[in-house]
Amino acid sequence: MYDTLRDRICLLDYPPGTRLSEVELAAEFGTSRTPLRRVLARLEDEGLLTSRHGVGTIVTDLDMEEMARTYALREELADLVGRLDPVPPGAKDLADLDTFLSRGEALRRAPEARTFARLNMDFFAFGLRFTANAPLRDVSERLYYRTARIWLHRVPELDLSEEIAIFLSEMTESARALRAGDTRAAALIRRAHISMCRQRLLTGDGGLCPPALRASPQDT
Amino acid sequence: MYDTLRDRICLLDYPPGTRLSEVELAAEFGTSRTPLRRVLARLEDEGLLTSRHGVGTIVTDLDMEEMARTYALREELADLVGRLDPVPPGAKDLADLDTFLSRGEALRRAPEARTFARLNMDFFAFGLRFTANAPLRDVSERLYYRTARIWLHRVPELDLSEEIAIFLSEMTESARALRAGDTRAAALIRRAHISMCRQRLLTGDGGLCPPALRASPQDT
DNA sequence: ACCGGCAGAGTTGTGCACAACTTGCCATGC
DNA sequence: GCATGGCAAGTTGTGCACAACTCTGCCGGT
Repeated sequence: MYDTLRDRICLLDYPPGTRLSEVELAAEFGTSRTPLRRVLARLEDEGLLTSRHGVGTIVTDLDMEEMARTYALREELADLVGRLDPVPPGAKDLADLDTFLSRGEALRRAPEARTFARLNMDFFAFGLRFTANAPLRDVSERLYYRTARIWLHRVPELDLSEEIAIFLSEMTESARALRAGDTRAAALIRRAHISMCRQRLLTGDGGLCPPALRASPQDT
Repeated sequence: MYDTLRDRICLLDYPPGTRLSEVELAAEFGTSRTPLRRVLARLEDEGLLTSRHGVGTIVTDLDMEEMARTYALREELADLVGRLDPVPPGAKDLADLDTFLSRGEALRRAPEARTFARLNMDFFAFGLRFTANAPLRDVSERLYYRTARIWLHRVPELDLSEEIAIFLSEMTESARALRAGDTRAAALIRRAHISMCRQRLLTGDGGLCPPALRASPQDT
């Protein structure tokens, strides 16, 4: 239930500003408002929702300044994943890596924003396997989902195929590092990509500029 | 309500293993179980409580392995406070600094574990003023309260006056750095003290060794 | 003497009804 | 025409009763 709602928010099924009805959601999940409200409260703590008495529970909109700071922090945390309590990849991890690469390849052939977002989320969770530091994992995940929406939000202004290509390249490089057992290198690769992602997504106007003026194909 | 309960847990008014009664607490706060349960749920998310159906809501005990990892992470976060979105100290900050120092001096003259713990908590919050990075502040605070109990828990085995002296020294050094406008240095000082604190609190037996065998005065 | 089971007390989890509150609309007066 | 007051619908917040569950202690059987 928590995961479902979080995904819906992060995949923009509920765009920022959407008003969620507690009774409707409770009915949908076949439960009463009470357990649902606990979930909503948690999502509120995580900064994805805000409820106001007498008004409704509303999906928060993306504060670009806050996003920039969150990205800066995520970048450092990605680094720490490689430095704090590293866990070398096991056989299952390497196998899963192949699955990720083939999912990425399929995505390249049939680009689709939502599928991309899902793959990105899964690959993020994958990357957290390589630290045994549970608090670090928790914090990283929390901050990831806080920023996850921004990508889908800006995708109309971006070149989807190029974004996918960049992501594929990140996965390929990560795979190389992990196959060599170098989790530190994998973390640095991720850090680099978070940094670049911040550059692409947050620089300039904060998304208010019309798509036509941004990221024309020949820029690359 | 949340702050009250969190403080009670962190100040060991509710030692690890204590079973909290929802109805009693609700009565004490003059409310019903419903709003109280939201608070308890949050404390559970933060890792200070765990509720089990039919059993009770129980204060978590201190997992030394997890504490060590949290300390490692806190150390890095303290560093980041100095590097991410630093805010130079203002006049009010410098004034508050004097208050902290005099509180510390009073504590040195009349050592008392609980007062020390309170001062420590307040000074921690003070240190977070010097970054404008809200997510970093949130995360740091969250992790701080997750580890805050350990100090009071081990205080019987430690030399209270010495701990206070060390803390006074930390505050004095921080004050020097902040008066010079060097928030980065202040952050490094804090980082150093978190590291030393980890050494003192977590090395060895995890608190199972009788006090007499530890920290004899002539060791220093 | 020991063991299994059963009942009761006590706890958290859930459902539901109502209170508190906001917002938009409409009628009314100017 | 416009401002204004109030009403109604809809929302979240709260209180309460009951369901679901766990543990303890007792009792009967073996």
